[in-house]
Amino acid sequence: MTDRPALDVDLVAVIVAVTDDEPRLLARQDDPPRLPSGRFDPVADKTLDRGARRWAREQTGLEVGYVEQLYTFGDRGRGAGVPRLLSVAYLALVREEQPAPGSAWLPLYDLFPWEDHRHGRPSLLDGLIAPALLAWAAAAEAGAEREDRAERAQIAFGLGPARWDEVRVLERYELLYEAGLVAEYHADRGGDSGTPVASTLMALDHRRIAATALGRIRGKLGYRPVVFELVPEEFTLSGLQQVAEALAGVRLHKQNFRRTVERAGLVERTGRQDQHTGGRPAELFRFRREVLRERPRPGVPIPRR
Amino acid sequence: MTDRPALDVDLVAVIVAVTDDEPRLLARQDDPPRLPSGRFDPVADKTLDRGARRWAREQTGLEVGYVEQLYTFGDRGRGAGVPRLLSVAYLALVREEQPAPGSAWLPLYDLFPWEDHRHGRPSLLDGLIAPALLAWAAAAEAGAEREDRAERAQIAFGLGPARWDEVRVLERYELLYEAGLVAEYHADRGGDSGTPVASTLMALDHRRIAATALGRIRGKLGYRPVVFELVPEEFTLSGLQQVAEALAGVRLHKQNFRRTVERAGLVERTGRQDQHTGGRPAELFRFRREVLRERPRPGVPIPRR
DNA sequence: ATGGGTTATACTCACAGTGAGTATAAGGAG
DNA sequence: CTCCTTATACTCACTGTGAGTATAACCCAT
Repeated sequence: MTDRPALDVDLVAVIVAVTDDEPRLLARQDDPPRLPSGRFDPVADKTLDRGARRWAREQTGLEVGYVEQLYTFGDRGRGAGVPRLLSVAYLALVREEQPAPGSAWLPLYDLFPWEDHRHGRPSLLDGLIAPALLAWAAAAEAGAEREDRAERAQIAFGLGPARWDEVRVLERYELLYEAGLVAEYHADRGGDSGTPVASTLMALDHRRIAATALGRIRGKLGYRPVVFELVPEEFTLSGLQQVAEALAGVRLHKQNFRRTVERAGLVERTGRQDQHTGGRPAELFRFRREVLRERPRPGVPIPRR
Repeated sequence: MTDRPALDVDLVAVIVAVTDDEPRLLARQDDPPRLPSGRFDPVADKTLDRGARRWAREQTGLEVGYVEQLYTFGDRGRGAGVPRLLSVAYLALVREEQPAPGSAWLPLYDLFPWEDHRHGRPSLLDGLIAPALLAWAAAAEAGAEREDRAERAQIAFGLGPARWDEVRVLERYELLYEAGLVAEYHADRGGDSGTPVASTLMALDHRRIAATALGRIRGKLGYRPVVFELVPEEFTLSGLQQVAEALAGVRLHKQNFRRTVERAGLVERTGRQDQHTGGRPAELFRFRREVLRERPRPGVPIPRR
């Protein structure tokens, strides 16, 4: 066996579901909670995604369907130090079901409370985050660095002329980290929290990985039929919209949502109805697979203004 | 030192430039050519992208600016067998310059001749590829598999009701591979070529990695200002358009391209002119950085029909 | 200097998609 | 039967965009 550097590779699974209008991820109940993950086994696993599926199954009991590679994290300082840890993260979309003991569903917006704009712009954004970021920018010595910080904060958080772009989840999290506003920043340095934004913590850099996942989902929502991985086989248009809203973190115009989804040929009627709407019964629809052949970028409409 | 599995990790750089209306990548001149790459050094490299930069520099002499992680490849069968090889691929965009000896620029469309539609739909698509793919689909036993193959071929190559989607570069390459239409398929099996589509080969699965890169670039063109990494500091709108066309592999409507790029605030006038147009002199523009604050998804217009 | 070729740039027009709002339908609860 | 609720249909204004026409400014050959 040749000389091999001190390097471990593991696979991390971000398993996402939406139930009761709340996006959740599957976490192992440690303190703090961690994402399902384990050592990549080059002998057992023919492909990386199979390894991710295997760990998901072994640690949570769930058999995941849709899976895509997210990102490979390899910064120094992750994990224990030596050996160096490389993590290949995968995103899985499922319909929520009861996981094995030791795992539980964790509301995604507990990790990122500033990301949920369905009930208006969260007050902690303008109350706490924006001032803290501007202070952080001002704290840099005058010149390029200060300019750069201010610009990044504006773009990421939709301050000044910039608008909120729901896709920039990772950018926002990383900015908060750099500015010392999330607890991980202080934990990574062995100190205790300065003025962190209150939010649930995860082990290691698992919150960063979760941020990558949410950003990816939001990005794809508009041009890939990913929502349909998360809703039941048959669904009402309102139900579909609520899942889309939960993920995008934004409210959508109901009539326009219907119109666009129907006219795009994304769904087809089943003839059946859902009687439990609380008002007029809603027709049940299903995903219309043929749309894949008809449209180059089939997705649910998310306005970008 | 703990027991460590037989696993190597290397970094691969896809370095892309556009010169004379031709997108090219930087390849090491072996036979077949290979992408610049080397073992990830957990001690020397603080981050993965620094490792990619380091190998790019050492092997090609180029200092790369814009870099982004592409994908991590880990299928069994890559590399020599044991140890298993994991490759983290990075995309770099540069302005073309003379590389160190041993490296050379390789026209990207030599690898993917079916991807360049600037002079019309390449005849090998309908002449060779489409029939071969349909035959491959028909060769599956009747049922789900046959249906699935036919659908994938239609979507990837824009057959039947589907339209050509320039972004699906990887999907197309992988389909050709599966159908045994590229030389790698036969090389990987130790046989010689059946009826492969004529095109330049690369070592290992480096053509697959290059396909991933081209797809990524094409995808980002429309919503990130990536073209500006590839054009000079000052450029004419025609020059900008030609680079965009070269990458997208599609011709664009000149007047509309100008209008959209200008109105979006992507560029600003320099006042200077380029006299060597062969006709009326063209005004020189530069990238307008403020657009990042004004628009959520600034990019060059690529029509999707 | 003049006319034809070439590329750059300006402007017009039609139309589809979309944001926003109004109106109507069909259930349940009291 | 009335009111409340949710679902669904339709209208209207506006903007972005595909496509084409028109004009400007250079070169070259005559």
